[in-house]
Amino acid sequence: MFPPFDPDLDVVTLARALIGARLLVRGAGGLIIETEAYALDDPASHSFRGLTPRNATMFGPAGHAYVYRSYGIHLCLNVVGRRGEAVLIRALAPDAGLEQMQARRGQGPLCAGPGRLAQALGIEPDDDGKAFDGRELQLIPFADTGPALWRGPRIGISQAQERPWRFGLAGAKGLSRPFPRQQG
DNA sequence: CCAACGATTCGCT
DNA sequence: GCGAATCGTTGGC
Repeated sequence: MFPPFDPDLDVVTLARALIGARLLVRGAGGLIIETEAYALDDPASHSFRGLTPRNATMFGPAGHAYVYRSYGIHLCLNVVGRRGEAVLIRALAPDAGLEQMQARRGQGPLCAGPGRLAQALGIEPDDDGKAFDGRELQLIPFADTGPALWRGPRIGISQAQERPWRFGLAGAKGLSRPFPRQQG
């Protein structure tokens, strides 16, 4: 549910807090192992140029799902934070609804990458704007103190590449891409 | 109205 | 490692 996440958390803190949390979409999901933060004064963010029909959910209340279509093909799932801020969920360690996910994804990685993750979870355009209220969408915070994190530059952006706002669960299998410190 | 561009993924070289 | 697929959104004319 949302709270117990603080709706006033800055988006980078929220992105870190979501690592290790449990995400369930209509019963399918698992442990969040990779996130990225997108802020309001952030050239890489959809909200940077102000409110538009597509990004309207980013300007709505915290704790709702911002779903958008990428490259005309894939869907991506975000958790909205403060006004104009959102956290992109990039990878899960799936452990619930595995059969369903496999049926949607076929062979290959299930939840490593935002497009794959959205497909595995059965995310639809209609999910945009829905609340993480424990009905269709559920977020369960990591119970313990914060897990060890890896941090690095965000993936696939052309602006604000200097902001290291990608976070991963240290040592996790199933990350969408290696982190810099992971490279040998 | 029109053209450019992705917060990506997959398949082939 | 590279390029195609694919289409809604966005911004400029």
